[in-house]
Amino acid sequence: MQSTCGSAKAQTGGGHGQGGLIAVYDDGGPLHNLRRNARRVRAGHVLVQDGDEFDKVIVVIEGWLATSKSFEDGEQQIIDFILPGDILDPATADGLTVGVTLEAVTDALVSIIPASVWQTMLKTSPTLEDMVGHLWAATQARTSERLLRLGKGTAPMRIAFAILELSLRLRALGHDTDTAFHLPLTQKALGDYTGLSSVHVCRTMRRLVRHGVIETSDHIDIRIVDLQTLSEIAGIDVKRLQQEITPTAA
Amino acid sequence: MQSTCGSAKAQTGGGHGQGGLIAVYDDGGPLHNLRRNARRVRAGHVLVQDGDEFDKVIVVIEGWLATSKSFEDGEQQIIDFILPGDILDPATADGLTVGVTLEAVTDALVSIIPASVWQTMLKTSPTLEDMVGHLWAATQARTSERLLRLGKGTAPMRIAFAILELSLRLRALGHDTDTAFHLPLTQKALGDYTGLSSVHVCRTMRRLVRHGVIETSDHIDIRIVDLQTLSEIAGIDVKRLQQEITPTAA
DNA sequence: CGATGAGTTGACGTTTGTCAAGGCCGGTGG
DNA sequence: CCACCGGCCTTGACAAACGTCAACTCATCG
Repeated sequence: MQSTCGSAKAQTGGGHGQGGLIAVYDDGGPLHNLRRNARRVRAGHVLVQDGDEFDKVIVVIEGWLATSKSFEDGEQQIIDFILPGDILDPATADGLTVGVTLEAVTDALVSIIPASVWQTMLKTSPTLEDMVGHLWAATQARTSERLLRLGKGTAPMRIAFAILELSLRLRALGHDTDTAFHLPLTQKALGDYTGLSSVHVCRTMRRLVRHGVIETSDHIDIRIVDLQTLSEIAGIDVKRLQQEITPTAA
Repeated sequence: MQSTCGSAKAQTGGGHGQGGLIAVYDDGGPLHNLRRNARRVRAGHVLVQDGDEFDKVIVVIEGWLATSKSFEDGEQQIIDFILPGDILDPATADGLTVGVTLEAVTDALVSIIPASVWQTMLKTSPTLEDMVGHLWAATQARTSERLLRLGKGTAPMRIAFAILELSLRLRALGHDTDTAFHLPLTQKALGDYTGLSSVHVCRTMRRLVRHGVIETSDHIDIRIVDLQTLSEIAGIDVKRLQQEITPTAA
């Protein structure tokens, strides 16, 4: 699937002024000239492989990226989705190599900034430093919630949480409506994100549909029908999650 | 268990000059006067609860802390262990509340720094900024490896990895020998860290012992007998893991 | 010496993964 | 236009991994 249509829906939308950090790109903020140096990548393209030498920082302008790690046998875990407005420094502690594979989930527009340049930008722009701090806190909070659910949560809980998390992140970008949105993901990808097999993702989502919690069309366009129940299954209060993971523009 | 003896073993050891960031505390670095303002906490003490308002940064000088999250039913996941030399900013994206519970695993010595003071320290000390960057990269790398194993790894793999990860972190602090070390953890806590029940942690560790991969005494003093096999079970090359997660002093 | 808490082990149930088969849909080439 | 193909979703049957419950041991501590 991954139709260009869906991607476009998820990618564009600057100018909503809805509060997403992406707005900074177009408002004369420290990243305002990012689009000029940006590079277009197509869905499926691998930007960096786990273990590669690489000392650059990635800023996503349009589209979805994903970081992942995998075992030799091919089992793969998606570490995080990197959405428009997100900034990724994939370096490990050695400062030379990266610890994740970075791949474009949809067609995307990214800016690739050498580490030295990035350092300079940071030290000359307190605004940018604040942005990075907020993004980092948001990432930490999201990762903690996800670790909890990967370690101790059931399949319905993991799926429900992923839906809520992604819907909140998309909404913060000013896309989609409150309850309906498009995920440019296969069920396999959703399983790689939640630590489940694609078969079990399917079963679990069908059950959520049968119970009237969500509705789906085209298999992966999701509409939240019963937000209250969904957040109970996910084990989180939606407002609280929003505070935790939505970077309030500084 | 958690004997004071064991705690002491894990806590002290400054002055080895082995390269751990903890050395900076005693070498006139930007944190050299940290001990003066430090606060002593006892094992089991909860410093902050998930959801609390709190805008301070924690620097660990001696002892182990742990960040965790839990569900209403009491199921708990340890997000990370915070060891001497580590710096923790538990804030979420809203900048006001924290997203994890922070608890002392052993008796510990910590410095609690108001966010505003911390910001000033950062902006006036490039050295400190570099340290934080390296620590952050190390944390990211460790978390990614752990997400992979929580999502797609078997119980033996999670346990083997936890043993390797913690042994490397301890070794970087200059404690313990290459292969033998003490973990101030119950099997329940190891389970909360690896996403397993305490019963299954026990079974899995006994199997590792029977197969001659590790040896244990006092149930939780661990000696690695067959490092090669252990790292194969964990699904990682030890040298690579060390590069990823050991912050090379800047 | 009883009480408590942690580790150990076995029996059993539940959740989830694996395998296999079928349906749907879009693309491709005759 | 149509036949074919490959991906993806869906569903059922079965197997494996892991959690739960319960009983026992052992060490520690009052």
